[in-house]
Amino acid sequence: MASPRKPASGRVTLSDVAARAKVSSVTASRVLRRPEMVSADLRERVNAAVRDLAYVPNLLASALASSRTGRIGVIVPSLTNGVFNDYLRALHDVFIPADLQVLVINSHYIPGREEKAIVTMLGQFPEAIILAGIGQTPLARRSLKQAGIPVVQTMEMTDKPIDINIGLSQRDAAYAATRYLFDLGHRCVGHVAAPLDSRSLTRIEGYNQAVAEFGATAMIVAVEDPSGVALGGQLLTELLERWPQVTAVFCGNDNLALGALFECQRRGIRVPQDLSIIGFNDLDVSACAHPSLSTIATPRYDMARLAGEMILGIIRGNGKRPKQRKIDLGFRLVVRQSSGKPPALRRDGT
Amino acid sequence: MASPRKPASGRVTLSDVAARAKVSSVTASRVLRRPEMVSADLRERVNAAVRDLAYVPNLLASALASSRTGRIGVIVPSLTNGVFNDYLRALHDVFIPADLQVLVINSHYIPGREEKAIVTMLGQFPEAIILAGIGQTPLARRSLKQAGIPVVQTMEMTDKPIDINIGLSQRDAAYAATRYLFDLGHRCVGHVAAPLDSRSLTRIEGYNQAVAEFGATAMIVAVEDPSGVALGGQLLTELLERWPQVTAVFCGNDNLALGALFECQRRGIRVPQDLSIIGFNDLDVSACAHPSLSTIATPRYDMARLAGEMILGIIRGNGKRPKQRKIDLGFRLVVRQSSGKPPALRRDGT
DNA sequence: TGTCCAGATGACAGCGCTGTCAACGATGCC
DNA sequence: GGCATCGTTGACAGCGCTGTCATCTGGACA
Repeated sequence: MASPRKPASGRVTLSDVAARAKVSSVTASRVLRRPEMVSADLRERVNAAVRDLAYVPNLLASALASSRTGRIGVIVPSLTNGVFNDYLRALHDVFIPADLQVLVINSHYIPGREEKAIVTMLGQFPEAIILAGIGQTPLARRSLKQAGIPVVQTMEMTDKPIDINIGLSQRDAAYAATRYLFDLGHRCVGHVAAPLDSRSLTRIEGYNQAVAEFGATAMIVAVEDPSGVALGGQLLTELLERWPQVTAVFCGNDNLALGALFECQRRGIRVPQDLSIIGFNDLDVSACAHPSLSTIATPRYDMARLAGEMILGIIRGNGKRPKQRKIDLGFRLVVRQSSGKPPALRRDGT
Repeated sequence: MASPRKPASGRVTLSDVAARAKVSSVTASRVLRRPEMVSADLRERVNAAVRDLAYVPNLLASALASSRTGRIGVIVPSLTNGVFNDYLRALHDVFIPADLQVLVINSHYIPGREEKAIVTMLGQFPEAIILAGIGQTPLARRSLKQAGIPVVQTMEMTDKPIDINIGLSQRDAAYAATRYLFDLGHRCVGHVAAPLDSRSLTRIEGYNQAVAEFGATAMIVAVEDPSGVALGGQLLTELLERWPQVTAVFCGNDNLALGALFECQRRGIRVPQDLSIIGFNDLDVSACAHPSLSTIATPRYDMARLAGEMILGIIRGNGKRPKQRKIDLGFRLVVRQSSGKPPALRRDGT
């Protein structure tokens, strides 16, 4: 006969299993978590009860009692950017084999949304948090520090990391891209950027630095809107309207660059003969576009993998942080077909 | 003076907040959940304490106590497909204002991975689950039914929905795309597809149906690999090697179509004069490519929004399901520049 | 002035599970 | 045969929060 007790939630609980197996609920719990501690006899009885009742453990209760959730929190500003493709793949590659669940929240590049996302995430008690960027609000920083879990800031470098910082200098990378165009002989180098998140702004700084060094004029079109291929075309149009003398464009990301390329094709502007284009990130599509897009390759996969491995090390090592808490993974200038000398320096008339 | 009690987890709890605000923890809880029940005076004191202590609510405990997790589980086969961009955006648009958290798991188009994802998701006690596709395993179907929560299958239509089904006929849409090409006068219409998930296979059926109707030969290149722009170029190359007579290609998705377009540009094949291309989904990029890509527009945003709204209705309505449990949202043929008559039927020699 | 009521607040008891430690019997040793 | 020891098992007490009910306050009303 079933126990007269009415289960509050209607769901099968561990004590239902224990009752059916005629053991204590502690023993039932142990069969599920550390079966080697229980005798074969009881183990089999409990397992049978689990099967009979189709018991599903309540992870909420388990996490609350053990204060171990087995979750890694990841907050990214976009899921569809392409950049975060490799990034999330790397995190899965590291954490899934380690039996940790990856929880992703998308902050949509909306200022303030990240703070909310961080609070929500912390409420889930993840065992570590991985963030894109370094522009967290003071309150978010404090909450993160207070949580006492490993926190990794990625994608950018900062002098005051919350905990651990693995990234690259967006400023240096943008400087390198812009300088490369000047070195080719261009004197009127434009820049298009969107959205205006912290990384984008830092890239603008890098662009400005190169422009200043070459005594040139900054020609920037930047909007808050989320980036996209269509936007790339619009921004290029605007750039050419304001500064028709432009012979090269540094696009804040590869999607914008692709959109700019399409716009050129539409207008009969030859790339790179009439206009050089360089993107940023080196997405899949950049290599196979026609002409293929020059760009800055960023180590997204390695960055995320390293972040994951460091977190694993900390969790396994009882919370001890590594000495090296700030790692710059650098970037790589990838020269393809979309960039070349400015028209004035071409001899072959192409 | 801090209380002598050592918090077990080291984390700020609701009772810490309550102590600081000199109220009971119940009142503190109410300030956060139903502030209108608390006087303005106490409310302000509690809010101040929350700020001062950077309190982060423990959602685990909250969910355990209230048996409401406030979570909606979403399982998608890809985050980077572009298709799921609008899809997830719609879900966020619906659920975030309703104060429900959207939990996304990516099954990576890997067979069997979805089942695992479903089980993991159910262990989190979501209040509803939204799935992409209808190809769930028998075990997954059983677990989903047992959970007793709203389950919405999207993207495809099925005769035996687990619970609710909102989608479109992939078969009809693929048939329409292929038939459109035949109607233009093409007789050798190829098809490239990847990866070979359930939707892709259904689209192949639709393609085959149109091919059979026109008494033509099926010319298909399909691979298991995840879709991508680069892959589109490879598949087109393979298609043209095996069937050089092809004058039109139906690509299983817009990324493949874009890759095919680039490959044509690389080889000097004029689109659409020498080869017509039609894609599937109508991603952002398709409209601004040059030439712009003809495609099938799928109602991804509306589909997800409707799914979300129905779930909200069910949750709010005490679990009562609507009468209409199967909704076909249809599709739209979008004709742009990448498709036209076959070379043989062109008079202007273009 | 006394009574009643409504709103505001607090005390208490769990939600389902796990960490801890005590209790138990069986074994091995002297 | 008595004692220490080990491997098993169970009782208990929370984890941090919320539902429920009891309590309290200040006014409105008679």
